[in-house]
Amino acid sequence: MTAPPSRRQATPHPASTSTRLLAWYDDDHRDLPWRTDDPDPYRVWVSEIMLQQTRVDTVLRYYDRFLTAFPDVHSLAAADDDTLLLQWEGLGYYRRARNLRDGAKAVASEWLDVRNRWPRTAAEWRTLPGVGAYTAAALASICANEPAAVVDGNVKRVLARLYGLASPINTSAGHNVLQQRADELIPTGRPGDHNQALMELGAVVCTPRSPRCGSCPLQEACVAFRDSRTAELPVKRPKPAVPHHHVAAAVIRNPDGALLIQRRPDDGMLGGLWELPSVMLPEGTSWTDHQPDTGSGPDCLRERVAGLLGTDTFSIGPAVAQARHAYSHFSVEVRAYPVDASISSTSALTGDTSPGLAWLTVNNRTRFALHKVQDKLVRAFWDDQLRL
DNA sequence: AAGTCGGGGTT
DNA sequence: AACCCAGACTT
Repeated sequence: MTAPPSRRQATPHPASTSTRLLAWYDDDHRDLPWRTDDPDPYRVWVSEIMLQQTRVDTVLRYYDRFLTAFPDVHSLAAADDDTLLLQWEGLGYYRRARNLRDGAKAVASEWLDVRNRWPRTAAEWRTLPGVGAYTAAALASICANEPAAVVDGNVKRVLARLYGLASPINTSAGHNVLQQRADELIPTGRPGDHNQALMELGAVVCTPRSPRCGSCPLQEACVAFRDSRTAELPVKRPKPAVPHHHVAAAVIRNPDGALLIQRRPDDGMLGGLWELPSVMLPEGTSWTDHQPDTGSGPDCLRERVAGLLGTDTFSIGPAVAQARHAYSHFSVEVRAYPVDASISSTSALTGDTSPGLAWLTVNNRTRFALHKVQDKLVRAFWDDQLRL
């Protein structure tokens, strides 16, 4: 059991709070590949972009491999979309990867070549694509000791509890209050370590549920702990329920058994990633609404395949594989329908004549970045085939 | 201010 | 199944 909450203190004092925080950080901080005595802007920048809405443990599975593929800003600037997305496959928010590459081009041409230095201030970092208020403050504080306070999900939770703030943290008003508190707290001495300490405290101690208040260096100053309100804070405005969608995918095979895949448009969701030719069923409809008595699959999928093959002489069989996936703003169920097409119609679909189309095999799978639900679907199809 | 943009770990 | 993560960008 922890000691009963103190009735006396609980008004956070900026200087002592940061001092306690840094002392805790010096003892307990995790050893991470981008944390070095002399931070390298490129390495820290890559880490911060990967860490956006992504846990440290997840980033660790990608970080070293990415730096091996793109060891410096020039090699990243020269990366093409496919090479880049292959390194990012599975990490999500794929726009981040292209923003990072485009930012690398800007750094090489507008900073290193012209000014002979990296961006330093938060305002300078902020001009790069994909670098918002949080990331700019993180980079400036870590790489150049600028006292710029970061406000991310961890910091919001820690400060909302520390100060007992009731304004919803996922609103602009709530965010502004938290940014103000964070600005008060940031020290001039070690702003980068202070920022990282606050975030690490949120990730390791001041967790969303069951916070480890007994191990918290800020326990004495924490309003939420004093008032036993850690479970009620932070306050969040509830998000609307997410809709469920249905997607039909075509299994089109060439004489070798390879699967026809298509690259998604660069703009929009999952831009630049590969998938079986797929169509989303109209809003509010499900499989049974699109299964004519023949069992020939959704009609909208027929149209897509007809456009792809340039013919109407094919048949679609009952679904042979299925996969589900949950996104932040909707969930989806995908079914794969086999297309029985003639050799002449599929053989016209070579990668050379049709950019954006390719043939996927078990052997060349690692050459294409598939998004997750399609990865699940293709695996399910291949696994099922293997059993026959 | 609200919507779009991924995927996975935790509870 | 719900929640949330070292957020940014568009509308």
